[in-house]
Amino acid sequence: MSHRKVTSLEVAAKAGVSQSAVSRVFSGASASEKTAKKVRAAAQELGYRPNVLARSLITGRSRIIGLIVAYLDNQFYPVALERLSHALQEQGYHIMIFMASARGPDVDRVINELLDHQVDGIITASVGLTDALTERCEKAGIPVVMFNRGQQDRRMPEVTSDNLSGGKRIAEFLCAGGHERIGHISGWSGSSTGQDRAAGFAAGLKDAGSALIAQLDGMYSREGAVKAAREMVEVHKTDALFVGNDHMAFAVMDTLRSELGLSVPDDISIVGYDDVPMAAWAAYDLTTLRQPVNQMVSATVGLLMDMINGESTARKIQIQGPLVVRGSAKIPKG
Amino acid sequence: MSHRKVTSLEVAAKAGVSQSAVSRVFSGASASEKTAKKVRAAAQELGYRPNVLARSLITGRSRIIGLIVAYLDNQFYPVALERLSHALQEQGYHIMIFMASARGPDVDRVINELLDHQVDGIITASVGLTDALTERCEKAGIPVVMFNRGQQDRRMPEVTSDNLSGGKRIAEFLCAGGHERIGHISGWSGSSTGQDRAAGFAAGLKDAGSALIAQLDGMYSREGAVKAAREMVEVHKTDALFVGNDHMAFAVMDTLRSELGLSVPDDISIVGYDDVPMAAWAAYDLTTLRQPVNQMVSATVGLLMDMINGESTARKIQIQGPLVVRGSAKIPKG
DNA sequence: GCTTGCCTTGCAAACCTATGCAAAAGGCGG
DNA sequence: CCGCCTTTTGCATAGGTTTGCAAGGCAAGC
Repeated sequence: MSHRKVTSLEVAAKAGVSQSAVSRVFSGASASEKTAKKVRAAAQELGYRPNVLARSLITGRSRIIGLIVAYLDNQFYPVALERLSHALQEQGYHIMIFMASARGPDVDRVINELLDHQVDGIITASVGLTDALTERCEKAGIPVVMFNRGQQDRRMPEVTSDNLSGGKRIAEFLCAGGHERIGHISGWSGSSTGQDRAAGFAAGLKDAGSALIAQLDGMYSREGAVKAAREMVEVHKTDALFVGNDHMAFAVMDTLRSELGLSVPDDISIVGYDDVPMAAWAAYDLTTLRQPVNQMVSATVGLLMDMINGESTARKIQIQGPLVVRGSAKIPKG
Repeated sequence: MSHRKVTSLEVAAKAGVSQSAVSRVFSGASASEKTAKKVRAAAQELGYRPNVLARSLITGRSRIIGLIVAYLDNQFYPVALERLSHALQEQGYHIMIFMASARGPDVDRVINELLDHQVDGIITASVGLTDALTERCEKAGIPVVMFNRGQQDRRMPEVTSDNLSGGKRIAEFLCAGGHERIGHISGWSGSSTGQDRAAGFAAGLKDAGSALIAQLDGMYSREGAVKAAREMVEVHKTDALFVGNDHMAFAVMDTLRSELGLSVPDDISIVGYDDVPMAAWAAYDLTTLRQPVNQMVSATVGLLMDMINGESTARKIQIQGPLVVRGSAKIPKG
């Protein structure tokens, strides 16, 4: 005995006006206060709410944003997701979520489904798009913003932190801390963030008159980071490590402490990147470069809205974040 | 110059058949192989894909599931979200995500938006619904499944772990470990999970001839857990704590170790609940009762599908999980 | 060859709303 | 009271698909 759907036609009948009048009241078009009142009363009584599907079909806008995300293990992404959802909700948009492994055929299928659902825009988080896919989205007229991940050649809109500067400042900090054998466990070297942080770090070391002892790819995964940590200590005898993100830094600290019996920061200094909430927890107390999630989210949503409204062209946005000094790395004097 | 949308009508024209033939081919209705071939060829050439909005409008099924979730700080939920998304994707459904603070007016607004979007089903994770809301969903004919949270009075469908048994087994484990002053930092006492785990724990202690020294409400939050941990140690001198979920257990361990200078498990044993991935990390190495996420997700999706297809009535599902023994609590001999 | 029955196909209505257009209503000065 | 201009209102169409119905095609049975 499910309540049949109430349509605008029934409301119109009850209010003694035409269906278009009802539509106009609910879509915010011009209507006299008198009719608006009658309509609202009738709608209230019948429990009417406009059918979003029908509306979307005719306006061509679904007010849905597709979010493609690769994994949620790294706490940075759940946090970002939460913020994105709230920010978009405020603009009257909703998130349809798609999990896709970063590479492989997943993304292809996902893009199809996104297009099927007539999403008004797409946000990719930690996922790369091939040129073929970006082209399809462009052709379909759907704006795409890449969150926390860039693309090599094409000038796709993206929002990241200032990874170059961040890497550089971490290098300065570690040099000032008096470390002499500095290594870098990088993020996936196929990603722009991983590359930029590494490049900034290397440049920073050079400027400070130091040099990189070793660099290993941690692939943004725990396993990759653990393996790299072992090699850094056993083979390269490093006394400081910049780890490409906090998620890997935790794995590195776990390995150093409980497997290799080292003390952080007495035996070896660790610096991460992201400043996820967990970095502040006592067990890790991680010195790290903060990615300002709130600002990045605001920028992403703002950019996407502009693109949807045709007010802006694609562009790249980089946001500076502070180095958050905690207890996992030696602190320079002064 | 956005590519105009390709409709079934154009495909029909190109294939030399009627529009309904095209529809039938793509909706899996009966059609001769000959026409199907022609249609698929034409569709391929034009890049046609059925418009999901129009389809949903007429069939009355959107193939969208609304997911309401309160917070993603607790790693249990991102993991569950990831699994849910995959499981539903396999069934041809998609997740529209809604963040809502567990209580308050948020949930009310969210339900409105869910109904507006004609979702085929709703999953709530760690969020309670008032009776008024469940009634509205029922009236609209939309099935709701509560994930990892029950409701007091009404017999709403829900999927949880066996919290009573879980609490009980933890009690047995701690008693067998020879602890004498056992406390419980519970989950939010307004939640069924919090209540059940506490009740099971108390019952288990009683059976073992022991008794609860103290019980404090940790509200499922870090701050609540930290405050409770202090009181447990300073006022109640406990030598073992069952903490209502892993998320709080981490906060408790941080506080005990770095603020109160205690050693875990030498000075005090800690047992959590959930077995989130982080529990296995060396920094915590938490003994905890596993909630079998995969099974819970399968059950949730299965139940929801049954309800959508009208094949099943509402019911409650409880799934047993094992106690995962690690290093945060004294291990009984033998 | 004709009837019977099944599978395929096209026609047209339906789903529910937004919106261009023209008609009606309302306001105002002369 | 009338003409003019602005605002409001109703009519009818569009948006892209699914689906009931009836007609057509085809093979089998007599």
